[in-house]
Amino acid sequence: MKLATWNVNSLKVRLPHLLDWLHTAGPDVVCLQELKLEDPKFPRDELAAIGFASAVSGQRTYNGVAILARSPLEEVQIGIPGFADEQRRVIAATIDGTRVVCLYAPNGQAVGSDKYEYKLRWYAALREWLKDEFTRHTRLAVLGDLNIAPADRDVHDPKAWEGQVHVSEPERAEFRALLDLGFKDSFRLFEQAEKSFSWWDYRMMGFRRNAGLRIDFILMSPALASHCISCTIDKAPRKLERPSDHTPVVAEIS
DNA sequence: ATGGCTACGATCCGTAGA
Repeated sequence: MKLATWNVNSLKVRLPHLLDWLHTAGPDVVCLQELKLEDPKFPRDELAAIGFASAVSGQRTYNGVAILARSPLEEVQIGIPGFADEQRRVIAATIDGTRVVCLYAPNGQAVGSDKYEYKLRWYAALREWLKDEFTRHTRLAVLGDLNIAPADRDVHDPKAWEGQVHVSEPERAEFRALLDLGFKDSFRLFEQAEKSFSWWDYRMMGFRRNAGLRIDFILMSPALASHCISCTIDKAPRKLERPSDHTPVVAEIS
């Protein structure tokens, strides 16, 4: 089973890329973020025609998440239970006995800003919910744009980024708290090239200079991680015309 | 030098992303 996550930064703009990528990469489950469209505009029929069922929590202009799967999506959950939020950032479903959580974490804008405080509140609520999910599901995967670069090796220029949003200590503590629940960062289960990133700034030729961050993740419970045979970042879609600023991350479970 | 792209929804600029 191949699990993937991709922040598409507008599904309307990126749909051709997504359809091509589904064919070439052959994932079984895909978590999408930043759809930037409402549910009625989600291309449900077009995806169904190529074999993917979908669960969607869309929003106009901002946010919006979805899960695509070749098998039925059961027990669909939208949002973090008990955490009232207008912003559509969370959707979960059970697929072939695996609980899949799709996340688009808040950006945080700047350390100390209102949006930063919201990011930390969101993470506190997420942590409590996932602690609960961990007890309910043996096979649990958390995929998405977490908007945290957990270690300096996940940052192209750690000096320049020091203390900034995405790498600040309170954010990194929230990432560690997820690992402390028992999740594995599946990308780090394997040897990886140095300076492996999943996002590059559109500006200043960020991709050409490999000036990026690793902020998109596939976290796995021990039962899944022990059967994980690969986790890779697929840079191919970032090289196309009008790419998303994020690339897909793909993990395979035997 | 704090900009620099891109997408969106409002117009022909402001907001947001990371």
